[in-house]
Amino acid sequence: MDMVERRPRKQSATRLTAGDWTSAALDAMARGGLAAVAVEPLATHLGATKGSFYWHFANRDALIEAALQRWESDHTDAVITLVEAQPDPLARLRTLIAMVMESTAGPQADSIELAMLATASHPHVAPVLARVTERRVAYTAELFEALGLPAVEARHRALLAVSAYLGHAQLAHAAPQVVPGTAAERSAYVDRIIRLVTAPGDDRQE
Amino acid sequence: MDMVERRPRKQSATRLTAGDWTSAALDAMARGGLAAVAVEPLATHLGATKGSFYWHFANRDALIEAALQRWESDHTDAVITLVEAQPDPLARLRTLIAMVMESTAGPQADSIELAMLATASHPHVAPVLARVTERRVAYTAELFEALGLPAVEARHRALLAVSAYLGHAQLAHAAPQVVPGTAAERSAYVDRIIRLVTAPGDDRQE
DNA sequence: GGAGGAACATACGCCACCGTATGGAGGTGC
DNA sequence: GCACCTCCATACGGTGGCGTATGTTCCTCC
Repeated sequence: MDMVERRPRKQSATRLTAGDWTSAALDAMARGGLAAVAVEPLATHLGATKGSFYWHFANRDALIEAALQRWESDHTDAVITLVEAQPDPLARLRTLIAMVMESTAGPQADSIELAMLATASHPHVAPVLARVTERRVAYTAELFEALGLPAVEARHRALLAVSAYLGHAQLAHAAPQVVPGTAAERSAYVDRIIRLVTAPGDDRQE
Repeated sequence: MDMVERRPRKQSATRLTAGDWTSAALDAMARGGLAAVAVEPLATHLGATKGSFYWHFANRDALIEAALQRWESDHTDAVITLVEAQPDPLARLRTLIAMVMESTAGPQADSIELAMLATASHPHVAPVLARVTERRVAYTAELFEALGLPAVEARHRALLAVSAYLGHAQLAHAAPQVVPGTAAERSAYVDRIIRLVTAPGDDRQE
């Protein structure tokens, strides 16, 4: 609720850059979804007016595109590079699942991700989301393959894992009381999930 | 795209009921989300004017509440009663998972469900979604308990199963190309999921 | 230290939707 | 057949956001 302090220092920052607008757009998106990315409210929030905005951007759509693009690049690199630091595939998979699961918990969950999913049909959101999702599934499938699973099996488990993540994010958002609350419970739950999705390929008969 | 035929017969149906408006509201929600539940567009779609609407409802919020209430009651009963027809817990679980997974496929997926998730933060949507979600998790956990799993374990698997469903719905919506396309592939994928979530409780050491 | 452009503010018209006020059509009771 | 109530149409004012036009400030370069 704290107001954004305008003219904070002396010289710089009294003038805005296009990046300031996209940052504010992503903030607004985290709070109120894509609908909250509105020019005039953003201008008020930044202590400016529309005149500034329409200098940096052609229209609202251009701002949305810029924000989505930045989210995609920022977001994609972050997780994967972190996971790649792990030594072996199992540790990577474990790190990956634990990370993303934890990211959906707490008061400051990844709201932008939820906002993206909530607006998946939007013409500008759809391609971004499709690319990110496809990349996630492909990368997770690679990890399962590195564990020795055949391709089809690996892809199935990757789909399940990514679905579990997306679904868990929705669960934590829509019904927070049903998901494990304490860190210890979450840890046990994540362990259980990891064991289930990494269970050895069974040879049970149908 | 076919227009709604107004004044189709002779006497009745020239006048609308409150139910007609809630039906139209749910239709609109399936197409364009909660934002599409707008009075004037709905009136146009129904071949009427706002004058009619504001006779049956106090305001837009009242319509939304009525639509959500009807969705909750209609929706909750449908699935569970169908699943309860199965003889044993395993068959019920299998039927449940297969049903909901299939419901997210094809061109006519359950769009209302996605619209609900997309607007989970809305003050009227949140409680409805919380109730439905909690009920689903509790019921699924019951099925796992009936399979002989201890309570905590059953709840974890139920959470995973419901997450997988929600996530799969998002996946199919956001990145249709990554989910199994043909019925046969979907069937194999569902089989794989069922085997993973119903895998015998392991006793592997950490 | 003045010219010119970059970065803004101000003011305007426009559109979509909400909600209200009021009048009018159509059935119903008697 | 007329009063009456139900259901709806028409017309209006209000709000919030988009985009444009034009004035205004500040910075820069020479």
